Amino acid sequence: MDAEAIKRSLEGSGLRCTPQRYAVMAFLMEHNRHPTAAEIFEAVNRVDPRSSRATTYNNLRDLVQAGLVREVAVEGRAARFDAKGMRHHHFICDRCGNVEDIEWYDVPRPASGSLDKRILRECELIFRGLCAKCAPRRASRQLS
Amino acid sequence: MDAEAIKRSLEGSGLRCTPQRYAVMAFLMEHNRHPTAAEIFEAVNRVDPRSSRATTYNNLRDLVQAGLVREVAVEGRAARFDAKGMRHHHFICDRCGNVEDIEWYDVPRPASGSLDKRILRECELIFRGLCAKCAPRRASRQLS
DNA sequence: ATGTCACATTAGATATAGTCTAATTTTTTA
DNA sequence: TAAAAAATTAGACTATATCTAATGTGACAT
Repeated sequence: MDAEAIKRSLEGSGLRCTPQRYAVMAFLMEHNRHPTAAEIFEAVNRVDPRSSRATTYNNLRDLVQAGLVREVAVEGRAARFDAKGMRHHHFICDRCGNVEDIEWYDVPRPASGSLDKRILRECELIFRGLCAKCAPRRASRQLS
Repeated sequence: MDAEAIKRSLEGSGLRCTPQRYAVMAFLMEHNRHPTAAEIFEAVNRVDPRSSRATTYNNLRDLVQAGLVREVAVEGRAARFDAKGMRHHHFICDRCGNVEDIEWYDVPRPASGSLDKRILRECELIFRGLCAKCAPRRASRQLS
């Protein structure tokens, strides 16, 4: 992992590279499994220096605002986060709620008339269904 | 509002048409403003018969499972619901969190290779930016 | 008609996810 | 080095949603 690159991307977005903030960003760049805030909190606290829960949430908010991290809301479950590396779409499993990346492809914008007076910032494509782990066992209760 | 049609669509999905469930469905069909569960709870309790909070949530879950209602998760805010009438996409306002319908148009599916072993049920296009109310006043703090 | 059973509803307790507060620590700037 | 600004912290707090166990309701077989 390129520590300098992470530092530069934080500072390029106007964020100080504190140990706690760095740890969150580094964890998200190393893992593309779309962890929840609680998972990130736990993960960064397995290594020093320690980070409080509030700081983890603060830093996630800062990173999302800076455009370095994406937050994915999942119905009935905790939000998930991923570093915005390569562009991609998301697949959300109906059964286990896991979020997975889908190779990016271009999406047609809506007709400008239907956007009316709204200002469009981005558009996001979300696929739903059963992930590879859940697909073969439709009837089971498994949640991981 | 066609009460019989609502009754038929509930029963066609294997759901009994109870007064509370009917009230939730009717409210969603009459209002396309994507209310939260709390708003629906309050609305259906402005008319008799009364419905408890748990029942409102239960019925929303049942309606979503039956495919009659869609739940839209919004980051950092309560989930929103709408009756699946005509197909449409969604626009979510960055500032106020309101969800609005965008005229539907067809979206290209991912290459089957990138879906791998997943089973695709639906794909959903979400636009983000500023709604017509929030767009002109970027700097203000307004939340409605 | 009546008993039975599955389904639905209820109030309130509980769980989960995330935010806020006020004090402290760290970093930057003067 | 002093002062100001930014970040972190523990834990209280809020919002959202689910669960529990008791009660009510409607369907239907007898």
